[in-house]
Amino acid sequence: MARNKELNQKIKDERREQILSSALMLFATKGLSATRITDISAAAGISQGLMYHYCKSKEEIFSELIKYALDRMNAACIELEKLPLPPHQKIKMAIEKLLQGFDANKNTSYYYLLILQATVSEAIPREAKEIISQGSSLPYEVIERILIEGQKEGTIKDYDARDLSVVFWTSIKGLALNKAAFGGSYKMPDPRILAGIFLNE
Amino acid sequence: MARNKELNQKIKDERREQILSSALMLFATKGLSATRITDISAAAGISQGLMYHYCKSKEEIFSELIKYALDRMNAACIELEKLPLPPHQKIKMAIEKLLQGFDANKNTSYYYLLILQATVSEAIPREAKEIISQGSSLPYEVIERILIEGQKEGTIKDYDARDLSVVFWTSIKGLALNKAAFGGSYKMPDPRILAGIFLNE
DNA sequence: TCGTTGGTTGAATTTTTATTCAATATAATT
DNA sequence: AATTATATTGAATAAAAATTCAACCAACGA
Repeated sequence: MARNKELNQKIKDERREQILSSALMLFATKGLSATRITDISAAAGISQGLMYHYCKSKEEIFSELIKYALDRMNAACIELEKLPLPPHQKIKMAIEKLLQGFDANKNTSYYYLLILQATVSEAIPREAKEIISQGSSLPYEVIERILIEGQKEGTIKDYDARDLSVVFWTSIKGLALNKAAFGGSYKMPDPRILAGIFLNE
Repeated sequence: MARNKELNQKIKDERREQILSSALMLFATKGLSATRITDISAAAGISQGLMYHYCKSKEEIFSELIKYALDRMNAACIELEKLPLPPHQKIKMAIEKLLQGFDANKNTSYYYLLILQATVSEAIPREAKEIISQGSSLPYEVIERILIEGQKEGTIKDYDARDLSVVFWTSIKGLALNKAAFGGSYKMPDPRILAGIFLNE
């Protein structure tokens, strides 16, 4: 026998974590295509050869990051919908939490950039495209449902709910972009500005 | 002598136009790095060798497109500011014109995508970065000034004008992204939704 | 201490992409 | 028709990036 299984597993998990974390930052700031395999290995502090011990290609890493980002986003949306709050409070809280998230953690806006790339670009692996085309509609649907409920109660403005949901997410994504582009020097706007798009009074 | 100068110039202009137009579409949908020189030549219907007769590199084309996009955007903003209209009407009109523009012409959203790439990505040529860092603040400033004027008149909501201007442009850019991603199947939301972010009543 | 397992490296190779260039096509001028 | 300047091509070459692999190292058990 050699090393015990646990240590090996620990090493593997650590390396994979380093690789994914470095790749996230690089994919978000340079794009998938411009990120070289050696960029990732250098950022992760390992040799290029070792990259192939841990993953098939950068495309595989990209797909894994996309899947993770969508899963977290969808889970958060499901949680939001379940909360025992009136619809207009859910919207207010969602906006506040999202903006706080961007300020608190760079990775949050990086994940949004990844999803944006995967949505817009035709130069991403088929697998990532499929993950996106299956898993990216839930957030729109959840917000739309909450808005419709609020409209019934009269607390949400009476525009087409689908339009409102699109404006909700496009505004959020736009802010994520700003955060990723200008980083520390950019502070999020007052969340009440966004809330005012949806709320009556 | 051979061919007359005019015809040669006309051929040159035509080719350059074909190249720029193909490159715009490809850069927007695939990104600068994932777009090969042969992708551009194929889309433009010429051989790869001829590309080098008309441009030094794809980076040069990218920079030229960025410069053109910024110039047009800045010119439109200056025109807007000059219009003999009250501030809140200028905001309303700007939103309507921008959304109509996205629906009317694919290239419009492509140009926004290019500017987005140049702003966010670190994998673009230094020249393009410089063009962007110099020329991309005017739209924010113009909208901010119009909003401040409107606030004095009481027609614009009383949030921080800088924040409002950022929300204005992030929302617009988000919608451009949607248009580029979903193309024909996506219709712009009611412009009054966006106008309501800024206007009192 | 030695042997074994599996992590790790970096140079060698293959593949992809960019770039050059000698040869050819075109059309106006003489 | 011959001349000439320039547009155009595609194969040859160069450069960059991805991928493989033989050799090496580190930790553990015997």
